[in-house]
Amino acid sequence: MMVTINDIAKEAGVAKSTVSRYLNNGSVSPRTKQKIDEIVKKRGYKPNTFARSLKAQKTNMIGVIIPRLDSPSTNEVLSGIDSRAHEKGYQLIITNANQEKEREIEDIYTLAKQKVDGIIFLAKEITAEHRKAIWDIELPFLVLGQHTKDIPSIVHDDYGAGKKIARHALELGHKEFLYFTVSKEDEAVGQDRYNGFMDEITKEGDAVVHSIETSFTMREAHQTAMEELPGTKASFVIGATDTIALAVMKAASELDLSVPEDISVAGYGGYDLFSFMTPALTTVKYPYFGIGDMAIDTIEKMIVKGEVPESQILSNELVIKETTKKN
Amino acid sequence: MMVTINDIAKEAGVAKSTVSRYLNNGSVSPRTKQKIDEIVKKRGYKPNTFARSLKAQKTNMIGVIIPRLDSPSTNEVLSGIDSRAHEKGYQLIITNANQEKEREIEDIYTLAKQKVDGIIFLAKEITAEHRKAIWDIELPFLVLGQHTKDIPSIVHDDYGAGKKIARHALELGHKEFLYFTVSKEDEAVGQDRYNGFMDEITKEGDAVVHSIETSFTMREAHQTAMEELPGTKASFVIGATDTIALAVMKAASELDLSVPEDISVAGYGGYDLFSFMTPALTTVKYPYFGIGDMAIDTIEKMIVKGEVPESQILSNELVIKETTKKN
DNA sequence: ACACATTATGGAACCGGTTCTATTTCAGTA
DNA sequence: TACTGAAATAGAACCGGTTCCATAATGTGT
Repeated sequence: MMVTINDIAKEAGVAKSTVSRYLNNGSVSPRTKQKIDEIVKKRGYKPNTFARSLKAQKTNMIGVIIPRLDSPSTNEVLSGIDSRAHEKGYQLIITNANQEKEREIEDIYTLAKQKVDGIIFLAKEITAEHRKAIWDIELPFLVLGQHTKDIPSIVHDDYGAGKKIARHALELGHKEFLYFTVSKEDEAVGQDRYNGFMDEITKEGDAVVHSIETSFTMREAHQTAMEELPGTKASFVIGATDTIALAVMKAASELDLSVPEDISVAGYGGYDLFSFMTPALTTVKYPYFGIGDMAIDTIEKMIVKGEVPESQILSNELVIKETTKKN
Repeated sequence: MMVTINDIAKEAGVAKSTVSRYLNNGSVSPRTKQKIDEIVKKRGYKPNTFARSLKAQKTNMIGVIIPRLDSPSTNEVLSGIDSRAHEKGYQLIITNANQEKEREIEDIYTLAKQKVDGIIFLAKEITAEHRKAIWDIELPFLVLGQHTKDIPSIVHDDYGAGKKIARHALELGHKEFLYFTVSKEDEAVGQDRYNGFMDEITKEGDAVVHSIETSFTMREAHQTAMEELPGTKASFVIGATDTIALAVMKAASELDLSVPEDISVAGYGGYDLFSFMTPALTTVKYPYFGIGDMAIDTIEKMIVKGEVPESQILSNELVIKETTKKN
């Protein structure tokens, strides 16, 4: 059935070690080389990556664990990871944990058994169980998006992003705010962004902030917004992600509030996918694609040099569009 | 370093074949079983999936080739594939061909060398080179989204979708149309949808359709729309995908055309992600998630039973929202 | 207690490659 | 022509498992 190195060797009348040498770069005489060449072409021989990896103890595969597939930020990061991985000759095994912690843990072990060379984890939260798994597998492991003590990570400047939005809002003269946040379990999104915002906003003595927790999904965020918007006196609404901000805008439209005339809206993310929406959303743009690139470069260093890099922080920028205006 | 079956066997004082039998389900006496049990737990032994697959000639991995990561439809399909694959104990290797034909071909071979059990291909186009690769690798291969002679596929009823939009537009009394299509190379999106639309629309003798080709990306579609919309007399615009329709809406807004008052807009897709946009887009909703489920079920049959299934067609439904109104 | 069927176990071969070592081949040099 | 060193090759061992086969240890019925 499948043609193996033995078949080639037999047909060429040489030892399989010679064929192996031919395949790699060892010394083979021009004559044998040519002979093997022909046979390999004729039979369409492709070495079995599995058998090869077994001996090499290296698969050239990088495992990526993502929390969900239907998120624009995840997709942009993934695109970045993918394009750089391809450049460098790594194959990606992407596993979707579907926002379930158990599956994340399970996936860490599965990827380890699969003998990936390293794992990149787009994290929501790092619990003690995560730490145990990461420790257990003894593999290069890189966390994206959440700062984690003792584990290499690449994070966004979420705190700074919060401050930027606050500053912008204050400059526009707003005094009362409605902040849709997410669970504090997600430190980056649920705490850092919020804290940055609050620390900056309270510099202005008379600012009032109402905050309410919702979820990452548009559906739930929309529902929360439908409940909260009617009673609010806030003139400026912040969504902890662009997706949430979008859900707020949808709700506003259904409630006959126009954005930004009646109410300003801002978010965090700056996804390409949403950049064509009307009206265009004021947001803090994160370098999602770039974080992917950096992730591959970093994990590669960990794999080949065994380096344990410091945690890296990426900056972001405020992008003022059409959903915010003077109060 | 990594603990192997030999280490366990030695420590337990048994042959490695016994440990192997213990791991699988062979007959092992209660006493040995318990002894091995302890040691496995203590040492945190995890069998090497690679070595296992080498003998078993089966990896429990399914390769998925996608054209791009930043597309809502791709992501919904992928979510469906992923959730079903997980249920059935398959691991996914997802490779992103980044819309390049060469990478698609390359990925087919790479996945084959990786010894995946089967490949699911989210296709844009199937060329002769694709066919050769698919033929070469001799693996269960399933095409999604494009009908292909002699290769098992699951496709959408794109022709029917086109007809549905046409019928809806006619019922609203529209006479003049602007259709943003894509390259004919993509048969499903570029031809079938369009043909369905045309066949239905021309039943009304006096309908006029202007069609123009653009690309799948929002950016390019937006630019095309900015060029085409100003001069048009059409009262109804169709985008070959929801993404294109969205770009059209963006352009309309920038040109001070209001939707649907000045112009109606419709698309194809019905992505969850866009369902919260304002105004909500009239579209044909495709069962993207379901196609993923079906894909795994089908490829599994191909893998375990060696069946070669017939091409399957999925139906879709018109969802009338806010972007279309009477003329 | 004895023949006979089961179950448990060890050893070896195998999966498809890579790599180490020993041997052969072939030049180049004295 | 004989000698030496480098290049080419064959053969065996190995990677970490599974599986087949033969043997050993149990258990059953009479």
